[in-house]
Amino acid sequence: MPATLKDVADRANVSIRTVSNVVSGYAHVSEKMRRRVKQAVDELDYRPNLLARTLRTGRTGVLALVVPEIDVPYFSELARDVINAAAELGYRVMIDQTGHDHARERELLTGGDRTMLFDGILFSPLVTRAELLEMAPHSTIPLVLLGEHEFDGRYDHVAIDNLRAAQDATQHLIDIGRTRIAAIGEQPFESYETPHLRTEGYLAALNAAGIGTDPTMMKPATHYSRADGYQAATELLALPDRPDAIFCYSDLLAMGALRAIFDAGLSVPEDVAIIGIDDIDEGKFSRPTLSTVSLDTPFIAQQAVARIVARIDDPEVAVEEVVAPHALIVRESTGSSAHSA
Amino acid sequence: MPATLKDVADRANVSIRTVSNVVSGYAHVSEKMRRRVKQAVDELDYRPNLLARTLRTGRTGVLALVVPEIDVPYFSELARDVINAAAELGYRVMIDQTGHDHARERELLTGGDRTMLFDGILFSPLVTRAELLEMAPHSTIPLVLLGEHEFDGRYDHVAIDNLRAAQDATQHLIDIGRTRIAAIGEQPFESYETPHLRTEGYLAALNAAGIGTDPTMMKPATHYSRADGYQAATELLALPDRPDAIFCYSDLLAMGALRAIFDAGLSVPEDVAIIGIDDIDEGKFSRPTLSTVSLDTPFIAQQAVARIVARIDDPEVAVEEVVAPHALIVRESTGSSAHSA
DNA sequence: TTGTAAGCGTTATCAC
DNA sequence: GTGATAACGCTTACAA
Repeated sequence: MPATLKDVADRANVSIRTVSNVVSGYAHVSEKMRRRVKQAVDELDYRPNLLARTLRTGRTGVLALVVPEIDVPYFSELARDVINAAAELGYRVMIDQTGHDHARERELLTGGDRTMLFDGILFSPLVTRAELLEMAPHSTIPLVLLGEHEFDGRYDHVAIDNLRAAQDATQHLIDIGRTRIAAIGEQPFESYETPHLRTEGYLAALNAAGIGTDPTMMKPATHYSRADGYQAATELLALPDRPDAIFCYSDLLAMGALRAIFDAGLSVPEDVAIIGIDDIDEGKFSRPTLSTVSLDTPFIAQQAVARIVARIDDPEVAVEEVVAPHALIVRESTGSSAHSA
Repeated sequence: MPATLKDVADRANVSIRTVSNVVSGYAHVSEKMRRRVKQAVDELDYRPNLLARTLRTGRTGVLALVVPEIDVPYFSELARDVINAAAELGYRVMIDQTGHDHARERELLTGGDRTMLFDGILFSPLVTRAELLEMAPHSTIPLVLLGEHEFDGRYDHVAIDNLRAAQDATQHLIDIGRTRIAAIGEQPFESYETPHLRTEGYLAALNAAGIGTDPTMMKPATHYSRADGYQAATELLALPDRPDAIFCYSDLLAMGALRAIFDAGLSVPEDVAIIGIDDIDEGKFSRPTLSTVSLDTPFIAQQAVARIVARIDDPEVAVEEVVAPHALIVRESTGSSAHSA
């Protein structure tokens, strides 16, 4: 049975209060007392009970990270950075997967507030902004939206400029001389914002270049998996007038597309150029290596954790929007031939 | 301010005890009472404070999953399955990364017991068995070892038969006629067990086939990353008598090796056959697709969670070793030419 | 079947 | 500077 404050107090012949002060590194404690208490602490191998402390202070020191799927490389790399950034500030991270389930997203948000197993939520949602607003009144726990979402005005928010990122990617395909540029990742029947913004950027680039847009060149993808990318690319290649470039809304979709093009007996980038978004490690070693838009996840994670901790410390702190930088990374899949890691 | 049990009790004009009974779904409560309480609960939107409940019962409903790096596909896929399996049994999962840091592993294990932020630890360690034994006396919290470790006898343990898996992989390379079979992943200066067991299996297969072993054909890898695999394979290809097959101790190493062979102007599997272990999704779409040994992570996760929950419910339950099945998956990198997902 | 009250191990508010 | 002591919100003997 672990020793308690009282045990230590009895042993050192002081009051509980004094022990607590010493343990919590509190202000004014005489050196003599401190030493006496320290010794008792060591002898009993006392460790404070975080639960009791939490019940008293209302702080758990735990952050929740909510993502659709932790095994998607973008999210696992983000989780890695979030856990590290949180540790830096003395927090631990609990991970929940929503599995593309709106109901579960809502439950985590609305149910989570009272249970208080964590001090704040870092939420990488699929849910639309309207739904977030709707559930807002129930939620009082500090919340930071993270990833790629339109700024809402009611929540802290860390993201890249999605429209611009998509535009940059598409523009790069235009710059290397492609004219029949397809896109994979639109989700017409869902109200997610990220895909819509990326579609906007894609269309904007095409329009600015005077290239006509063609609805048949835009393939939806439900889960942004390799399999989805493979499937969509295969359909695109079967088109009478097949594309000479594909912009994928995520690197994972691009990995599937890469393989589909190979299986169709075509070459990347000669026949079809490919670009993605995320800059996952996998794309640095694929054949060919993948051109992409890099997202700076360490920065996103660090900013998000900093924001949530600030809000935990002061719930009234002003809501902020952090726009993370993005950068075009050109690799073999759009023309460069050297292997660059 | 969230409503408490007392608030509900006052409102419904009953005692705290009765409210608690209703909320906890306790045995005998009259229908009238139940209804009266339910209504008050709804009106005040009461949700039990898990922290207080925890302080009282000593259960947090949280499991810790400790892995070296969450962004390594094997671990993120494992995490996905663990989170799902845990949710099934009413537990949530907190994830910690040790980052290959022995000191941090030890701290998590020894420091974790008294802090009680979780009910049990699922530990996928790098640390050697000896070190685990050494820290054992300090640790009283339920612990399940998970992944690929030698059975210890003091801890529950879920893993594949590593020696056998490595042997099967190597045997497959022998079966397709390869004779100069290299290995990537040994860690001679560390006391990790998984690599050693895999080396044993590798050597056993070679010996059984009457193929001589050659120390220069065994390349170490410190982090099992794509970059490590790339580096090691590059060195192997520079050997005067280069290998015609490479057994990689993880799929991620294999992905790096695949690229290295391509960059060296050689072909897989014609010049060099490649096989890994883990069966990560990436290997189903790579060029070529990757032959591997599949590990059944859902099974491992489900068994591990079941074991830890059993031990939480009864600390005296007998220690068990669960050997998860593994299966050879043959894809293009060792000869098959069709794309199989 | 329901009410009363005693903790769980801290922190924080008083006094001294 | 230190010592009692009251919460924090809940579960659970023990009574009624």
